Amino acid sequence: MPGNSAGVAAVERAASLLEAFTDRDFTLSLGELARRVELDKATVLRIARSLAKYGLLIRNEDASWRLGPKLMKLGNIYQSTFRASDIIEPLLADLVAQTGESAAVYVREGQERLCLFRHDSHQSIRHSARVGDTLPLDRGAPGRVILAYSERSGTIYDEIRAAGYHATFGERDPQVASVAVPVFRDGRNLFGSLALTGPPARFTEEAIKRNLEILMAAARRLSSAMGGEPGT
Amino acid sequence: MPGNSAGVAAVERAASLLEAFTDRDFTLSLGELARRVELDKATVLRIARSLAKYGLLIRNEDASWRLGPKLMKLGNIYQSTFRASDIIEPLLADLVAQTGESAAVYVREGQERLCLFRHDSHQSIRHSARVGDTLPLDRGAPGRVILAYSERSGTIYDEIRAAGYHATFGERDPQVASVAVPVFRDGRNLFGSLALTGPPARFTEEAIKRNLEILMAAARRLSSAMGGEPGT
DNA sequence: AAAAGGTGTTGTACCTAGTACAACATACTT
DNA sequence: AAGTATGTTGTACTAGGTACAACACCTTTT
Repeated sequence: MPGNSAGVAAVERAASLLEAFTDRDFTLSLGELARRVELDKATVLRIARSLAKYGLLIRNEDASWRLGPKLMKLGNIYQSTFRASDIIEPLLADLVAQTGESAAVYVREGQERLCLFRHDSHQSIRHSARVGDTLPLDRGAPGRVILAYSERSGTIYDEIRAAGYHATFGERDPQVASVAVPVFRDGRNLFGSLALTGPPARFTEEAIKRNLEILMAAARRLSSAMGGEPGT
Repeated sequence: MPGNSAGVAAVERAASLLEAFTDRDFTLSLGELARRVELDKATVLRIARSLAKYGLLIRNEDASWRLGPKLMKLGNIYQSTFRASDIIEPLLADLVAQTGESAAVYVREGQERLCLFRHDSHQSIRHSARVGDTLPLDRGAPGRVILAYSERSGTIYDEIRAAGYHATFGERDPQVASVAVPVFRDGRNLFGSLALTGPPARFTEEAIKRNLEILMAAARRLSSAMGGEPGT
């Protein structure tokens, strides 16, 4: 299993065990788990026991497995890597209060974008993405904004940079429209994108115009708080 | 390393690697990492590479390591185990809006309590606990309430059950006061505790009395939403 | 009621594959 | 230029992880 440079196969097997769980299948039996990762039941059992010992997995009464609380703790520490939660969380709350739409911060993580923070509006029935979710870079306004400011190719991206924002209507998810603007840190380095999302019906040209000013003001505040040049 | 029943040592080593990271030391060099887990540098390197392959660890430009985004995703799935975020999050927001204090939900996880959800008030400068943090069961109102409804021993706990709530003033953390009430699911089974926290100065007898009604109303709503008997 | 399928679990033997050690390549200090 | 950090690769040894088969315990089937 160790791919290019040497790794530890057992560890990778354990990781794939964790990956077997999803929002829908958050509790799996040993057999099902073994089937999904294509390993022997006995092997899975022993790995799972070790994971459980460290709180990464938990066993419920009926002997089936689910992810453990330690993952929440670790995920949280990951978030604190960005040392920005103290600034971002109240800022998102403000944005929601002012615009009535849900607000989120996305950062690039490899060839995807990660929803790092999120604050839902009261009206939001259907979340587009939850904190921790990864979505494509080339679909949806928050992703396209990130691409526009990290790679130079493509006329669409030139236009986004010229405008300083981007809006999409159901591009990634037909039920979601979004407006996004870039956030910078340490000068002119892209940190990620700040976005408002909601049902396309509410995203009229007029509404976007009104909310865009609020969004951009928030982005400027956030950028300068992180040592970035706000950008025009 | 495999403790009582057979496990996989390499997996446990990998888990301890993840545990080496904290809020403060969220980025560690290979050497530092090896020192902390008391393993050879080469061993740590290989394990870390495998973890990185699955997004559980990430390497930054200067070759040091930090926790990976996959942990956020997994932590999120763990949360969804409780299938209650859709109800709880807006409920906490409401509580904060009505009381002006921070609100949180704790559940029991072994011999500790886990902060499962949290919503900070605008006034809160200092968070007492963040989502994913584990705190002692026998310190602080949310913990004591959980104990009162899951174990019967101790006169303090009898009193808490009689009152239906509990308040503490800097018991766990000198700078934090809290009021907590139980939440039930599926009849009369304890789900966890719902709490308001803030600086002791603001938690006057009068303020508690006022906020307690709001808190209990929220707990009743939450309990019945989860199929629990609200309790008087 | 016995048989057939479904769980999870343990023991064992083979041999992979993970580990520790030492050697090496860089990069800063002094 | 010697000294002390860092991360990295190669190698030899054997610890330890794996697959298989056997087992115990359930339900459901016939």
